[in-house]
Amino acid sequence: MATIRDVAKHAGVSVATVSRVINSPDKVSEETCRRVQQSIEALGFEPDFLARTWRTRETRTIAAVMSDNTSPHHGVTLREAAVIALAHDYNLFLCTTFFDPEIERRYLRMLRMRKVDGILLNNASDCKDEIAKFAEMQVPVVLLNRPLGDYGPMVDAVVVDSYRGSFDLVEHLIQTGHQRIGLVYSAALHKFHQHERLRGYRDALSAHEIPYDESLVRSIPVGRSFGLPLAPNMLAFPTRPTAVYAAGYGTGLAVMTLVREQGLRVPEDIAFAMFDDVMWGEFINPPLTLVRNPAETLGRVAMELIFARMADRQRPPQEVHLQPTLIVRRSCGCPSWLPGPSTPAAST
Amino acid sequence: MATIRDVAKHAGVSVATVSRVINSPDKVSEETCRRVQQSIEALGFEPDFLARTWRTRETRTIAAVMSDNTSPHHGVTLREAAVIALAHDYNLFLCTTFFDPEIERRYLRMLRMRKVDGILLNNASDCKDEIAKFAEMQVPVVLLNRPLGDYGPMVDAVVVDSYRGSFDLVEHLIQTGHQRIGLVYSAALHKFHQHERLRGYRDALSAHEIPYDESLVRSIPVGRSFGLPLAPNMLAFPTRPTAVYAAGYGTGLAVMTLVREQGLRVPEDIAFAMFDDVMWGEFINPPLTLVRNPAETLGRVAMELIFARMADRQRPPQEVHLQPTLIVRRSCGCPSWLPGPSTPAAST
DNA sequence: TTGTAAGCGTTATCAA
DNA sequence: TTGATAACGCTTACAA
Repeated sequence: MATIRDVAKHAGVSVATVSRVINSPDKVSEETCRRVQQSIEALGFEPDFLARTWRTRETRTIAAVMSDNTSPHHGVTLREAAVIALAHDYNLFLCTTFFDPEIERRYLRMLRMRKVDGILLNNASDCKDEIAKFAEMQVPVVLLNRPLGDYGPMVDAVVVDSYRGSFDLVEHLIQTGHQRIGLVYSAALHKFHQHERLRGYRDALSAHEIPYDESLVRSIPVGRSFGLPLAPNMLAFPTRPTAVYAAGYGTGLAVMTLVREQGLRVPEDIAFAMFDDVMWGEFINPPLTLVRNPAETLGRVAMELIFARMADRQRPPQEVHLQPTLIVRRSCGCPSWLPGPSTPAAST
Repeated sequence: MATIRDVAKHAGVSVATVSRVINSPDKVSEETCRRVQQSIEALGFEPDFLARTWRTRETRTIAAVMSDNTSPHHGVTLREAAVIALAHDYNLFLCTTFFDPEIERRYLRMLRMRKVDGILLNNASDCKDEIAKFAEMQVPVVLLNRPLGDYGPMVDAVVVDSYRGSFDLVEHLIQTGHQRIGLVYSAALHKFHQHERLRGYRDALSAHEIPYDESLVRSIPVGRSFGLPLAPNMLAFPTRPTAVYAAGYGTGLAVMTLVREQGLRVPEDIAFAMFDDVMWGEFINPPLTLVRNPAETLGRVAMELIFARMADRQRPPQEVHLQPTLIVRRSCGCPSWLPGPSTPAAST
């Protein structure tokens, strides 16, 4: 393989000039530039990426440290991140942590040694100190779907508006005619989103003057193997709600399983909706009403924050908020399909 | 940051000795080793990964070049690959190509310049020459779910047995009581698997003395946006089959949508089964009967092939075959639930 | 077992 | 605009 020295000799110039032709052609006379280009062609020279990386300390690599890469939502975010990376001629490390703080720390350590140029992080469980080190080294870190909190001055965040999504979904249920709406969530959901989704639920109820009934709200255990270890009476509310709202992907799967096992028809016996997008929601029967996380935008914006901070290391930390979208399909029934207490105004 | 020189000075030895302590401690006297270790501790020295990488030409990086990382099957394969990589202290590049040969070539070019230590490739569309270059540079390449073909001497492959999975699935349908079984596939499926799955279908039929009826086999267009651009009469077989077998993920989604849109009940009106695993298959109603691709094993074995070839560059190309598993759930009905011609032996 | 010293291929500084 | 040359931090013959 030809080196920059070979090219220099071939073109009759110094190595410095060749380097300039490659990195800042405007600082070289057109004449010389052309001649060097030709030599590069002639020798089939390709700059040694590793040598350059080492010299410049730029790895052109971003890492995505994700608790899970298989769930549809994360998969899409990752994909989009990789696309943006490619557009900038960067590559993306896939670091799946399985929610394990140990693995997370291990990865962060590797990434620090490897001097990655930026980090996407979706589950900063227990690693403020590691993150601080990156900040110190001026490496941009972006939190995915986690509020900024007190993560120091170098960190940005992009967060989906759980409150709004939850509010919209519950309001839709109410407008469809539901009054008794169960809420099921799990501890797997980040505290922040637990809180926000519950708040959205309560506010939607009270906006429609439906009293909040604590017995309709449940936290269930959802393990890594989604939906398996369920108490069969998980849906045994004192009085069965006409609709169940699952506050996340894991609980959604769990509730679906349970509903099926109890032989309940959706939406006739019980309406069902969930937070988080699943791409198969439209294929199954009945198609699922759900709140779509803007997963692509999440990935894209997060990467853009990385590059923005690379361009200006001094900019103040930013917390970008993304709006989820309510996707109405058929799993909740249609307005006034319900017997009993009807909606305020049944247009159509 | 401390360098190896600082450590050497601090410990009163040469840099070579420090290097040896790090890379081959057995070549250093215990006494010296301990002293150097202490200096390393004291100075908080961490070897410069980039310098080492450049010197040794070992990037400790594997790339996974995948047509798609969002489908459940690929997601799992990727996850498993990352796990194995981590166990070896390697990192994994995520390279999603969207089935675009242009992007694929672009990635392969980047990876060559970056000198990755190995490559997983699931859709070698049009890049024999690029792969040849890797082979030349002694970089292990493993084909995922593609037959070895004529990909040269450095390439290994791991392939799921499409024939067997198809045969088992169709035989199950027959044993459940079905005689008229539709097969739907799409051009998105690699030729090799198209052929193998059709062969499995035909052989299962003939093993049970059911004549092959060409009018029951259909190729449908499945775009990148799964299931959307469908002719509504896609299922309008001359005589409607009692069961439809979708030969892959994309067609599976398409068929499910169509069945729902036509108001057919599964399995009462039409039984349904598909090739390819979807993790939500067990959550929906009815739970899906399908052929599970051993996606984890695929990822694991592929990575092991990479490391095996790293250890012995001369070993002959290997094509590992993996067996898929038929997962029987409820979307095909139960033995002899069908009216009409019954199964040979209906043992409860 | 240890030390010396020659690279590895670039980029960047400084002088011309 | 160009050239000479000094880093960058490590590994590895080879010599002691």
